[in-house]
Formats: sequence, structure tokens, C-alpha cells
Amino acid sequence: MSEFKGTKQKIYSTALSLFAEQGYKSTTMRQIAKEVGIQQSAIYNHFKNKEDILDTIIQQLESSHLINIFENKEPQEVYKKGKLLLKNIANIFKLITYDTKTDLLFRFLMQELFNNSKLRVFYNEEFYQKNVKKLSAVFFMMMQDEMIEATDPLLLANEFFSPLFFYQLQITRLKADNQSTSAAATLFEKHAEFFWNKIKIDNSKKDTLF
Amino acid sequence: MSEFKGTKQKIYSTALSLFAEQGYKSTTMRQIAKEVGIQQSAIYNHFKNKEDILDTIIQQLESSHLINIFENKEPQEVYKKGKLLLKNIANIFKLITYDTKTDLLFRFLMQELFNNSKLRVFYNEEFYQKNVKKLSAVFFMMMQDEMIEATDPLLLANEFFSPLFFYQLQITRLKADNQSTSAAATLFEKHAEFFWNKIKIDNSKKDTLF
DNA sequence: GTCTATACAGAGATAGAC
DNA sequence: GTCTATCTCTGTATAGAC
Repeated sequence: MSEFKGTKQKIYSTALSLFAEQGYKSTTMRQIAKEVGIQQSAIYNHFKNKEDILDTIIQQLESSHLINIFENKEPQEVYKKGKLLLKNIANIFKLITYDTKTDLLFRFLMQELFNNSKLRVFYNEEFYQKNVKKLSAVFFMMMQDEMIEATDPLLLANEFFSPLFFYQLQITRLKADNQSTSAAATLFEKHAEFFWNKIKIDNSKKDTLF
Repeated sequence: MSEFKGTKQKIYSTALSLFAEQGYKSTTMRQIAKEVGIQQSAIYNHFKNKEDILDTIIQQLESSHLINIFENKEPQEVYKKGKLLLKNIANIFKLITYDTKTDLLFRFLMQELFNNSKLRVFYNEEFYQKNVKKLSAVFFMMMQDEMIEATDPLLLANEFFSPLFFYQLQITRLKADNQSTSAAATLFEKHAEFFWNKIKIDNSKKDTLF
């Protein structure tokens, strides 16, 4: 979880913070060194070069909570929770934006997404596909149990995932300008609530009808 | 609509293309000049400096179709179209991703969003707020006309807007790696369909109940 | 308006003393 | 493992001839 120690750790976290704020290319080795409080050349005792720092951050991304919206649980373990599961997932997205460490990683990811094909592969496979597939499985099981109405589970997964991602992006953007995020922050929970109400099978209504 | 002529136009479009692909900072004046087919110093006859090119692109953004998902129509003119309106809007998002010019602008916008506070202001006011407010107004009128169920119109606007944005981002990302976009492209229409079905007031059902 | 030449600043990276 | 010094390259921008 937590990376290295001493100077290397300081270099790592300073670099991440600067990359997230101004981008990889715009951040200089001298700038990193200055914030760490060492000479620029001293960085090379810990990292081979600038790109090595970048690669280290990308590696760290993979073990971060950023991608673990299911908290390592399998679909069949959790789908029965129904609405509560959706609320939990929405809440994890919200928590990420308020955790300094994962928030930096997310901003870094968005910042460099179109510049770095390694990052795009990572984003696609580990962040998007993995989560959407799990969500898909969850919705499929809910349908079989007649908890929700039958439709395309993959569509449901995308429809549930995309607003959460969007709200996360909005908050990250608002924070970049020190604007208030309170209005946007309420949208996570509202989304889960709204979404569940629209897909659930309403048993009371069913009873009334027949 | 179309910008300048001759060399200046070539510089502009080459720069936009390179900025969108590799970012503003990573693109050099020499690289732009080389692709245009002139000497690097000749650029300065058309633009004051590198930032001047950037600012010109940002200006062009404002007059682009990227932000006009309502095609300059007012909410009260169009809300009665109901489902068709939602489908139209979803289709405009889709068209944007397949129009070379607006797609470049969108990719440029995403690329530089976190680097440039001018762009963030533009994105927020012209792209997000404007459209969400209009959508909000549309949903509010639909509620008054009892076309859709009553809830928070602003929430509805965000819920309708965010998947469209997300799918647009996905396609732009897939294109960056020359991957197939056909699966993602179908999501625009499916979203409009899905969303409408979930919010509309089903008159047939209402009649059955009372 | 484009060219060649060049100034100048800032970047990444290495060498070698301590 | 950190420092000072320095190398080399690359980038933006300007000057002045054609």
C-alpha cells in the first residue's frame, strides 16, 4: 500500500502532486527537487530518470482503491443487497474524491489519459472494463432473482457507472479552481437512489395489478 | 465558422490537431512548422507566440457545435417533442464524435482541461452549466405537462447529460488507440431510450389503475 | 511573408568531490 | 546519498536579408 521510505517517498509524492496539478510534461525535475528540498541531481539516486517516476506512479495506480469499487468482493456475494449495494458503490466514488491520495491519482489519470497510451490501456482494462463487467454480472443476477426488471445488463452497467464517473470528474475539476463541491457531492447518493427506483420491480404495484 | 485563410489557417488546424493528440506543452513550434511546410520562425508572422495559437483555439471552441446540443433552440420550443427530443440530443453527441473537426476540439478540451483554468471556466459555463440548465428547464416543463413523473429537474438533467458525456469521452479515447467504437456508439441511442422509458408517465397504466 | 542565422532560457542527465 | 559543476539538447523567440 504505502510505497517507499525517506527521500524516495518524498520525491514520489511530490512528483505525483505536481503531475496531477500541472501535468507531467510541464513539471520539471528542478521543481520537484526544490519542493522536496534537495538538489535536482539527487533525484537520480532514487529514480533512473523522469519517466521512471511516471512509471512508478502508474504502477501504484493499479494497487490503489481508485479501481476497487467492489472492495474485492465478487458479484454473487453482494448482489442480494440490492439498493444498498448501489448506494455503497456510489459512496465509494464519493469517498475517493475526498481522499487526498486517491483524488490525486484520479486527477493524474485524467490529466495524462490522452498523452499516455500505457495509461489508456490501464484505464480501459482495470478501471472501466473490470468494473462494468462486475456491474453487469450484478445486474444479471438481480434480474434472475426478479429484483429488477429485465433488460440488457451491460447497458444497465454503463448507465449506472457513467454518472458516477462524471460526478467524480466534476468534483475534481471544481477542486482545481477551489470552488465549492457540496452541490455536486450530493449527486452520488441521489444517482443511486434515482437509478434503483427506476429499475426495481415494485412488488406492491404488481400485487395491485393482479 | 471557418477561420482564416492560407498559411494562417494551416497553422491553426495543424496546431489544433497536434495539441489534441499530444498536448499543448508537448507540441513544439518546430513540429507545427514542419507539418505545415514552413520554417519555424515564419509562424510568428501569423501568431504573436505559442500561447496566441492556444487562445485562438479556445476562442474557436466557443463558436463550435460542441456546445450547442440544443441547436440554438429554446426549451419551450422543443420540450413537447418528448422522447424525440432526448433522442435528438443523444444523436447530436454521437454526431460530434464522428465529425473530425468537433472531435478534435473535444479531445483538445479534455486534454488541456486540468492544465488551463481559462478552459475550465469555458467548460463549466458554456458546456456544462448552459446545457444542464436548458435540460433542467425542459424537464421542468415536461413535468408540468404531465409527460414525465415529478422529481428534481436538475437531478434529471445531470442524469441525462452525464452518460452522453461519458460515452463521448469513451469514443474519443478508443479512437486515440484506433480501437473499434461501434459498440460504444450504440449507447447514445440506447441511453435516450432507456432514460425516457424510466421517467415517462405511462398513460395506459394510469388508465388501468383507476 | 518566408528564409537563414542566432540569441537565450530552460530542460534532462552525468561526473566527480565529499 | 547529496552536493556543485557542467554538458548537451531542445524549445521559444528575434534580427535582418531577400
